[in-house]
Amino acid sequence: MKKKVVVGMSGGVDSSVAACLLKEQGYDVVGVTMQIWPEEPWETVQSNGGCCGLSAVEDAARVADMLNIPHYVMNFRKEFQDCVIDYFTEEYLQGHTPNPCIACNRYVKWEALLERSLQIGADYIATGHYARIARLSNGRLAIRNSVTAEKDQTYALYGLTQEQLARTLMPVGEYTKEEIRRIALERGLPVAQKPDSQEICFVPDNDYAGFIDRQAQGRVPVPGNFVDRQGKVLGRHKGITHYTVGQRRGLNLSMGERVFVTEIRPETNEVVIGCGEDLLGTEVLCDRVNFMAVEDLQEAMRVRAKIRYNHGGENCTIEKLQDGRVRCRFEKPVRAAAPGQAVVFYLDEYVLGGGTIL
RNA sequence: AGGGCUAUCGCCAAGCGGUAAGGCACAGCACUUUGACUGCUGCAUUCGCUGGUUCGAAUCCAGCUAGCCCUG
Repeated sequence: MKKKVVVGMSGGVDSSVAACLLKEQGYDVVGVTMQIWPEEPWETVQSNGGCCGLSAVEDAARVADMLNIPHYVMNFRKEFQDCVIDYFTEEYLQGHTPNPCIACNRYVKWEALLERSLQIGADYIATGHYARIARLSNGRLAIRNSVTAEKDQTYALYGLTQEQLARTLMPVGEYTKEEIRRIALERGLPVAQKPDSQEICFVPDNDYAGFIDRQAQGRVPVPGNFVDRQGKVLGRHKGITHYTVGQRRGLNLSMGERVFVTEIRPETNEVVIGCGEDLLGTEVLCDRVNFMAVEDLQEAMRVRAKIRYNHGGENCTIEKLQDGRVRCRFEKPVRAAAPGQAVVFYLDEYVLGGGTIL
């Protein structure tokens, strides 16, 4: 009996090739496109399509048709609103810098999609992520780096549980981006030339603050002061949701040298400004930790950690504190660790785990 | 209303008779499958105003205007 796998098809080249590869590997493949928008008034912006745009549905359907596999559209609007959009908005209102892709993976793809896929009799779900899943010698499952470092997406997948990993296939992780495009071309997939998505899929115009204003309903952030470390007022800001730790551009502050946001204080509605060096730090605390390659962190461990999606990674020692938080002591200072972003731990090419920066 | 000083891009600031440096800010682009960061490009035909000297003035002179300081 062939194993049944639901492939989350975004309409992009990666997930299309994922479906194609699994089909060729003999799986019973079902294509599913997740509908995540409350409304779809965004026709104009779909063309350059985020990972979940609307052209998504049509493109995915065409690919599924060509592969001769069934294609369904499943409605995940509620889950997406609750777990991604609301989370995103709430985090910004609190002065944090969320990573919606991680939330989307964790709650929408690997909870909602997986659950519904199992309900329709699937054995696995699959995605077009550039990552692999490996069984370690200790019996655990862990995310493993894609064969190509350049497109690595392991950072956004640290939150998956053992149960979820056991039900997941990531065929694209065995290839480079170039190979994936070549496969798409060879198989004649209509999305072979589709540009890579970028930016957050639900904020296609990239105007985060404007998006949050629309979502915040009555809690729209108000202007406040830019201050330096000593508390001296340097100017007025547009509302804390316009800023993120490490940001330089858009401050409209002419200090004679480049200055950056070093801290956001929602309680006083202040945005703290400092020089580049003020952004450096060797210690990061995180909570909401998930371990993957190990069941738990018993003693201090030396790992490589990334504090943002495209961070090269830095060596650090991680240690679990009494309250469950994890302290990371970096061997070299890291720049602009932003609360709300994830810190992800790696052992060699495997994801050990990760957490949310405090 | 006596004396002195200063007026160059949104901010800071070079320039000292030979035809407007630079930094910050800002804009656009690139990079980026989260936010940032980073990189590249652009950004005063004009130097408070009006005259004058000079082949030639932001640079010298005069007057005016504005601001700052000191003294009544």
